[in-house]
Amino acid sequence: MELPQLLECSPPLARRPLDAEQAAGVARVFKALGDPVRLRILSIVASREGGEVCVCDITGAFELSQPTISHHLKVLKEVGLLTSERRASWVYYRLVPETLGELSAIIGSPAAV
Amino acid sequence: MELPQLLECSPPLARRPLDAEQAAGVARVFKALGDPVRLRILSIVASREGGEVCVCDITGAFELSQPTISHHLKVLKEVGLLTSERRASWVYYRLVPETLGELSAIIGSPAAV
DNA sequence: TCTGGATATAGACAGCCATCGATATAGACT
DNA sequence: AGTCTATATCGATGGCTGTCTATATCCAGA
Repeated sequence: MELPQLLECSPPLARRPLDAEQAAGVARVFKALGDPVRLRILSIVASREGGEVCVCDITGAFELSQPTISHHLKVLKEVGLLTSERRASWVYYRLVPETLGELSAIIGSPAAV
Repeated sequence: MELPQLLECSPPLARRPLDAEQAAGVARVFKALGDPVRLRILSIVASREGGEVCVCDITGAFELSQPTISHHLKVLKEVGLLTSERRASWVYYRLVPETLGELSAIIGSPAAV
């Protein structure tokens, strides 16, 4: 059972070279984003009014098996991009905006653009 | 021979669900960032005064073979995160800040944080 | 307590990928 | 031309990963 651990607080890429440990932590999250299906899932959750999406809504949006979607949701949850809550028969996923915010801080120092 | 193509202009994740094509384009770049070695390479280039790094400097920072580093540089170049220029015997890599900026825009709409 | 729907887990498999050693290419200097 | 250094490419390989089917688990309602 993994808590949705946040990123270690890493400096922006342009600040100084990441050490191996920092890089490993940040890479875990980017790796999770490096799949088109997971990106679409994330955008479905992020763009939903109310911030909450039932798994069934996600499954319905893809031509993939239910276990495959469940697998991708697990990956996104493990790196702290999503959380889930069960209510009655359904499980609802919501975004963890802090994690996306930290990623943004790491890649996007304003001075770099 | 691939030009260092930029991302298609995709909306922020929280704006509306990405379609399959947009997701595929964005995922390519995140996938490139989803490796600790490539992240460290990128941060070495991004944090260097003058913005330019010789391949030999990068190779020296890792305990990996020279072909492996060359492979990672190629991946970063193919997704438009780095460019390279040969001068005399050496090849220098530099950051393409626009690509990082676009990524930041996609994941980090200010309203999402 | 049984049944049915929603979601997660287990196990298998094919394709991808990070890494290596060997080799090729490019440029500088004799 | 020949040699040395710097970088890229090739081919192989072990491990990882996205997908599936089958099955388990959880919950609601009869």
